[in-house]
Amino acid sequence: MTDASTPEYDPGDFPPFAVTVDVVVFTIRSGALHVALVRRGDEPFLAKWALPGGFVRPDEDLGQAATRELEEETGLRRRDDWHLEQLGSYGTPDRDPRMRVVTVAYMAVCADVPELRGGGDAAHAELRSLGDVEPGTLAFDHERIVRDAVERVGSKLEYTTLATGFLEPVFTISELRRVYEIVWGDRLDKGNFQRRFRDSACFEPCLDERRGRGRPASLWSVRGGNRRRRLVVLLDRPLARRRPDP
Amino acid sequence: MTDASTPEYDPGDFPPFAVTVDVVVFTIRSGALHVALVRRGDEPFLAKWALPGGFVRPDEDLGQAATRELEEETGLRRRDDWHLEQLGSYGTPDRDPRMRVVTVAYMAVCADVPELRGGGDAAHAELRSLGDVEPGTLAFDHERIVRDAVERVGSKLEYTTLATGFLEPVFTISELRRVYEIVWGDRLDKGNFQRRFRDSACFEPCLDERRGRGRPASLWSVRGGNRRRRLVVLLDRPLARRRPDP
DNA sequence: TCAAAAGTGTTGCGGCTACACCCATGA
DNA sequence: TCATGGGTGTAGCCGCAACACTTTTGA
Repeated sequence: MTDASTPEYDPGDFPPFAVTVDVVVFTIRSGALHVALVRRGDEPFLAKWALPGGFVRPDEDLGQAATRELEEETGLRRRDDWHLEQLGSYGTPDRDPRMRVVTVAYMAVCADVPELRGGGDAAHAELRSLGDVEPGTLAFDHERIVRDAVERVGSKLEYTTLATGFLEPVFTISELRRVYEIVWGDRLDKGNFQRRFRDSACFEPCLDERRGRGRPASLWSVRGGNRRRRLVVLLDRPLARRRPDP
Repeated sequence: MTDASTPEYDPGDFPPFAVTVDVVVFTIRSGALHVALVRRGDEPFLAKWALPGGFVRPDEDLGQAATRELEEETGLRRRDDWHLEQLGSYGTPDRDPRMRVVTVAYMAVCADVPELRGGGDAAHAELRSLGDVEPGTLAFDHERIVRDAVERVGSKLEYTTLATGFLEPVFTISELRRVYEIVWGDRLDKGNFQRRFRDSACFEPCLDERRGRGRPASLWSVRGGNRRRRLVVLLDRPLARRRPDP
C-alpha cells in the first residue's frame, strides 16, 4: 500500500525518488551469448559501458519505458516477438552517486540483429560477448544486474520455451540445442535432445525443411505461436541443467 | 543506467516518483494459508484491506524498508529466520489515483505468530485466510500482487526448502508435508514424501523426537541452518507439483 | 564416395508412484 | 488392545543417459 502510515497525506510529503528502467538485452552471435551495452557520454562513469535505460516518464508504464529506452538507445525495433520480462528492482541508496535512484531491471531475449544503431543520446551502442566484459568495467551496479539476468535466462531455459526467443520463429531442433549449449556452457546429447523436443507438446513441425551441408532438417515452431508473436510457455517436461556435483 | 539520455543532467530534471514497498506476509494457521493485511485509515480505499507497506525512506535500502514497514504495521518482529524476497515492481501510471507511485513488492514467509498488533499508523492489522479474501476487496492493485505472491510461493516449494519457513527451525517430516499440501491444495503420498526428504542432502535429523498421539516423530532441520537463521536453499532434487492435465 | 549433419534404436539404470505393510506410542 | 500417526518395503512403470547406428544430403 502507499500511505497507511501517513494519515495526514500531502503530495509533497513523500521523499522524491528517480525511477529508471535498465534492460539486459541478450542475443546469440557467432556462437556466444552477447549483451547490448551503451557507452556513457556523461559523468559519472563517463565512457564506461552501461545497460541501455533511462528515466521512466510520468505517464508511461514500466514495461513501455523499457521498450522505449531500448529502441532509443540501441535502435532495436519494437517487434512483437521479443521476449521482455521484469527482472527485479535495485535501489541501494548509494548506487548512483548523485541522487537516490531506484531502477527496475528488465531482461530481453531476441534473435540476432544485423547492427546496433548507437542512437538516442547514448554515445555508442554495441553488442558485446559476455566473456569479453571484464569484471569491474560496468557503470553503477550493472554488473550485478547482468549477473542476475544471466542466471535468470539460464534457469528459464530449464522449464520454458524461452530458448526459442534467440531464434527465428521457425527453427530446427539442432539450432535450439545450440542455444542451450551456448547459454549453459555445456554439451547436450544430440539424440536425447532431439527426442525430448520432438515429443514435447509445446512444439509443432512445419511442413518445411532447411537444407545445408548434411541431411535436411525439419523446421519447428512453438505451438500456438506464429511469425509475429512467438510464445514463451512452460515446457511440459522440464530439462534440468547438469550441475557440477560437489 | 540512469541518465545516458540526459547529457545536460540536472538534479531537478527527472520526473519525481514516490517509491513504496509492500509486503505479502504468508503464514499457515489452522490448516490454511494466511496473509497479513491492514485496514486502511485514509482515502483512497478508506477502510479497505491492503498490504502492509509504505514509503521508502531516503537513506534506506529497499529490503530494509520492507522489514521496517512490516514491523511498524503488524508488530511482526524482525527475526533472523524470516524469509524475505523481492517479488517484483508494480508501476502502472494509474495504480494510485493521487500520484505516480511505483511499489516494490516483497514476499515474506514466517512461522505462525500468536497475534498481530495493528501497530504504527495502520488502523488494524490481521491475518486473513486466503480463501476468505473476496475478489475485488483489496486496495490498489494489491489483489494482483497477492496472486503473484501465491504463485511464487507455490512454485518455490518445488525446488527450494522454502516450506520450512512456515515451520519452527526444527520440524517433523509430516509437518513439512502438511505445508506442501496446504499451499498446493493437494494430497501427497505419506511414504514417498517421507523418503524423499529423509534422503535429501538438504536436511539433517536432530537426535530428538516429538511425541504425540501415535509413534514419536523424529525431528529434522535444514542442513547448515540453526534456530536463529534457517536456510532456504535449492533442493537437491526438485519435487514437481501435480498439474491438472488438460 | 566421402564427410557432415539429421535423426532413430536400444539397453540399462534409477527414480518415482501406488499401495501394502510394520512400528511405537497414548489412551 | 485399539486407534493413531510415523515410518518402511516393494513391484512395476517410465524416463532418461549413453552410445551405436541409420538416413539423407552437398561436395
